[in-house]
Amino acid sequence: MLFSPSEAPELSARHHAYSRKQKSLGLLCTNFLNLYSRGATQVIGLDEAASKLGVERRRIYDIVNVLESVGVLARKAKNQYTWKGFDAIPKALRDLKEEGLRENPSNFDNKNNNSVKDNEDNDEDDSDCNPNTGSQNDTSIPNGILKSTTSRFERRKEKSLGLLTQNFVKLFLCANVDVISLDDAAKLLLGDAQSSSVMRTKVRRLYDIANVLSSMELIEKTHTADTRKPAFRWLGLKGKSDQSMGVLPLHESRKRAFGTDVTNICFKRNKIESLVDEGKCQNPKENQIKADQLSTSVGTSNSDPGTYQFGPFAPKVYGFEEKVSQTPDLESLASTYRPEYHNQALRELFVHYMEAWKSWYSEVTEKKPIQIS
DNA sequence: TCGTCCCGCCACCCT
DNA sequence: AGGGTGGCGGGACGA
Repeated sequence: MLFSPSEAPELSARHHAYSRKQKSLGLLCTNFLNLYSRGATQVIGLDEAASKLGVERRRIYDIVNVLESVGVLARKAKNQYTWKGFDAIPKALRDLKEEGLRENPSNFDNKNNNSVKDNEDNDEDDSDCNPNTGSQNDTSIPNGILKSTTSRFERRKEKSLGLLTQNFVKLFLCANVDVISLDDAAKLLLGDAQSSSVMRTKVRRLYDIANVLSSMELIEKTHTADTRKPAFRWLGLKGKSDQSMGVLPLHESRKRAFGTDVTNICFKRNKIESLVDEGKCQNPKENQIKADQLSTSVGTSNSDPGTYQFGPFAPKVYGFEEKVSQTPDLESLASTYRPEYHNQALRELFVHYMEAWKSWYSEVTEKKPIQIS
């Protein structure tokens, strides 16, 4: 039985411990990547992922659509995705760039090009011509930002989160810009909105995409220098000689707090009573510090321009010496900032990270593994 | 106040 | 017909 919030009084009462930060798409993506970047799982079931992460299936769709767009995942079958890993991102980005340049080489030179028109300006005509019955995986459908299509299916696909993600990435890859304002991105990707409400909806999708890409550190949210308007900065490969494109899913965009629980169950808005141990999901600031420090000391890149290492403990040779020398005492840091998880799954996850970290550290420093009690 | 974005309804599409 | 998928926008949260 379904209730609208207004119809379900028991649902409208704010759960006093609820924090939307704990439920953010970026954090969820971080947890998702942490869960599956361990290498053991090749096939990811959506139900399983939703269950493990303690979220609704719908949220998993948001994430996998974006991740699929940058090559991390590939759809295998209904309800199933194949984990391609972070190594697949560079190739996906190259393909996107080639595709973008091939499709509209000139339009990327001018962000305000008027030829960038909104295909949905005439959306309401509800024309029913040529219903497309092709597969949802039909990648042959042009991804062009500027392509004009008419069928209902194509217009639907045109607005899909996955395609929007690809086009968003193309903006950076093909237009040689580091920072693009939220407004410009929305207009370029989705066309000039006819009304503020339409634009608002469009911007929401950009936030969704940006949160996932931010959690992979492909982009970061920032502001334009002049107007201080919200903007996105491309971090990906650019200016890093491909080497520091590593991602630390362990920590999120600076704004977000490090997830304290691999699941988000305890903060289910409106619907879940206060759990026995509320403390286990609290104190995000403290955890933010921990995660930042951890990530700073771990580093994120790889010296081999041809390969990319992602994930929380990706080997980083680039600038490694400096990093190590700047890090006073990794052993004490690790012990000092060792999170105390109450969640068994998260505890195991953390143990895994510690093992990976010890292994990596000993490898790159040619030391014996660190003894972390 | 306004930027941000969670949440879930429900239309669409596939099997 | 039923279930999977995901567009969409209301409205809550946080700065």
